Amino acid sequence: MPLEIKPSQALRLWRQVHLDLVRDGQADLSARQTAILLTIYLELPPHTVRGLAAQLGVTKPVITRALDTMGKLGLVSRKRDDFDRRNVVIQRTVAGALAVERLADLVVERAREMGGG
Amino acid sequence: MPLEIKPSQALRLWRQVHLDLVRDGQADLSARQTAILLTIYLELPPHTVRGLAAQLGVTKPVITRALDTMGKLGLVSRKRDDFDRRNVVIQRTVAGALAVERLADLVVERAREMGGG
DNA sequence: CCCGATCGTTACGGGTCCGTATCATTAGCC
DNA sequence: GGCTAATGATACGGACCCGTAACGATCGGG
Repeated sequence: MPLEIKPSQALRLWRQVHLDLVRDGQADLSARQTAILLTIYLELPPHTVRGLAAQLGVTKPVITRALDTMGKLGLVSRKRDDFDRRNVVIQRTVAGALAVERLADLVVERAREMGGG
Repeated sequence: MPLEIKPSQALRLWRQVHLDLVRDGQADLSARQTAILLTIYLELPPHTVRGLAAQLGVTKPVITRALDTMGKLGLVSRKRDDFDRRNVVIQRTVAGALAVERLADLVVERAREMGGG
C-alpha cells in the first residue's frame, strides 16, 4: 500500500512545508541536522555519536556539533553510558518530541491541501 | 482529491529524504535556501530579491546571500532588469532545474516505499 | 599492569550566515 | 535640475559549521 504522489505534488509539498518552517521563525535546521533529529526520534534507541555518524555518512565532529546546537535549543540531550563510559547516549526531550510532532502535523496538513496534479 | 498521508508516514518520508540528501553529499541547503530555490522554480517569474524576501518573511540581505551561495553552486543566476535597472531578475539554470527534478524524483520514490502506517 | 583500540570531544584555519545599518544606483515626479 | 522613494548590495561584529588532526578518557586483552 505505497504512498502515491506525483513529482509536481512532491515539489509543491516540499516548498510549502519549508516556507512554513521559515516563516514560523523556527530554528533554521540544515538538512544534516534534520536528518539527525528525525533519526533520534524515529529509530530505536540507544543512539550514539558513532552510530549517527555512520548512518548519515559524515564524520563524528559533525554529529558532536549538531548535538551541541540542538542541545542548546533543547531538542536533544546527552548522557554518559554507565556500562561503557566511553559512550554517550543521545536522549530525547519533551521539547524535541513536540517539535517533531509539529513537523509531522505540518506535513500532513500541507499534503491534505495539495490538489491533484 | 487531497493527498492522504499519516503523521508517522510523513516523518519517515521526511527523514529518509533528508538522509538521502545528506548521503549524496549534495550541498547542505538550509530550510531558507530550500524555500528560496523551490519558490524560484515553482512560482511564475519574474522573481526579485524584494519579492522573495516578502514571501519568506525575511530581510533582503538573507536573499542576497542565499543567491550568492546558490549562484556559486550554479543553481540560479541574476540579471539586471533592463526596464527598471534597480531590479534584479533571478533566473533559473539548467543545473538548478536538474537539482529540483532530482529532489522531486527522490521524494516520489521514497514515498512509494513508505508502507502503510 | 600496559598497551593498543575505541569512544566522544576539542583545536585549528577557513568559510558561511545572521541581523542591523548603511550604501550606491535608479526611477519618477515636480 | 533637484528631491524623494525604492531597489539590491555591502560593511560590520558575532555566531555557527566545515574537514582534518589531535586529544583525554575508557575499555579490554595479553
